[in-house]
Amino acid sequence: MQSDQVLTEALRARGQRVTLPRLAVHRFVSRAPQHVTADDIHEEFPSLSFATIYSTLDLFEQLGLVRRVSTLGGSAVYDSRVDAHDHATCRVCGRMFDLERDELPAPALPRGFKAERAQVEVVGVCADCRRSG
Amino acid sequence: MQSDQVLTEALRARGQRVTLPRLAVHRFVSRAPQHVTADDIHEEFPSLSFATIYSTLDLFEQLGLVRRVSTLGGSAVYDSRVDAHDHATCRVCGRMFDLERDELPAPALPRGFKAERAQVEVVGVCADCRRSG
DNA sequence: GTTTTTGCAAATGATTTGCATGGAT
DNA sequence: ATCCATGCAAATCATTTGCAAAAAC
Repeated sequence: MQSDQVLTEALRARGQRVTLPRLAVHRFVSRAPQHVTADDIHEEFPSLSFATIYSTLDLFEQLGLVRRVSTLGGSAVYDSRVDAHDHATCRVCGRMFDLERDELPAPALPRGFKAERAQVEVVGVCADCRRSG
Repeated sequence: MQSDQVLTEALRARGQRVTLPRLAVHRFVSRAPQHVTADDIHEEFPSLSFATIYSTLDLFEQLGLVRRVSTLGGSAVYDSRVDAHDHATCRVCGRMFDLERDELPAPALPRGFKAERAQVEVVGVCADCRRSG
């Protein structure tokens, strides 16, 4: 599997070990559902402890393999898309949609403030929930 | 005090009671430090229980008197500015700066998605922390 | 064989809830 | 007098930590 290669090299480059939990979590986040919580991972691999899941996600974030995205106070959500893009979250069903970013959102920052990351967060109701609600 | 009036009327209009905790919390959030946590309130009024503080802030949010702003996973922050504006948070000292919004950030939303609120969140390092760090 | 990772269980921090009492109308 | 709001304590949820055992190198 190709994603295994990516992970293996990233870990080796930092002298860290390639373990089964790390491979499993990486495959899971690299694949399908783009916005993944610690709980999603635990449902997929019940034998993994939350301690391991969290430390693995934390490590992946440092390696630049996933990005933790804000969720207005719920549980943390990890995104395997690490490029600049934003999110719209449905208030009703909780689904999170990717928003492509045409131009960087660059409001005037305080003098001397060095921006490291920025994200636009939109909350509303998705098409499905408007229909059925 | 003028802010008492605002609160009193908002509560009466919904048949809810004007109480000392509500007046105290409202004065506190209406005044000085613009970004307030439940803990800030508890330090100011140690006799108020957290249960009351949280339910009061929740009520105020429904009344449109405060807005809960995202904090990328920390504790909740309440803002007495309820108009459209954004925030830049310093990763080092945690201070939160208001950003004025010139134009609405309006990335293309999924078809049928009805946006209710949007906010731009910028994380970085403020001028002071760059100097002393 | 040495060092890193893992799992477990307990700890933590933030917030919520149930319920009896106190307070506002 | 009635019903809502408060305080207390316990519960919950998400996440972190300490430490001994297991796995990777």
